[in-house]
Amino acid sequence: MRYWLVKSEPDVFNFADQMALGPHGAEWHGIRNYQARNNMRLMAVGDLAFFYHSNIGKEIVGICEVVGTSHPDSTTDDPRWDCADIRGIRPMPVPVTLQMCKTDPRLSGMVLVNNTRLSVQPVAPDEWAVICQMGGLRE
DNA sequence: GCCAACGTTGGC
DNA sequence: GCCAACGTTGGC
Repeated sequence: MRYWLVKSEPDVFNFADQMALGPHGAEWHGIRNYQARNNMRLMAVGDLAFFYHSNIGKEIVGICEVVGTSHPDSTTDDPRWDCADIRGIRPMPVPVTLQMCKTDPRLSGMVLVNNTRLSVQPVAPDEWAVICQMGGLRE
């Protein structure tokens, strides 16, 4: 069981859009970066992921669950690109901002803080717990 | 809108 | 295989 963080620009696809897809979710398509793709290939059903709004908001706004493992990206014929399937689970009671993550010394090693450009990234279990707490969730 | 930090492409 | 040029992401 792993933890992840996925980024989306909320004016293109936000967490409400993700929740609106329902319990079966949808593929997390459009990823054209090897590192991000490799992370998606590691996703297992039942893994959890934070949903992060990049550019606008710059905050973790919800929690998702992996419901399907890696398969070819339906939005391209290029065989290099795969994606996993994801559904929305619940919004964060309190969005956790990038600023909060940068400020908290317990999160100083987070990929979100140190590698701004990676759009699908792993989250360490202790980081997951800290952010859930900050976001008003008991986890 | 700018630009830093990366990633990718393609010539050699 | 190196590296310059270019493209993209995403914070500010």
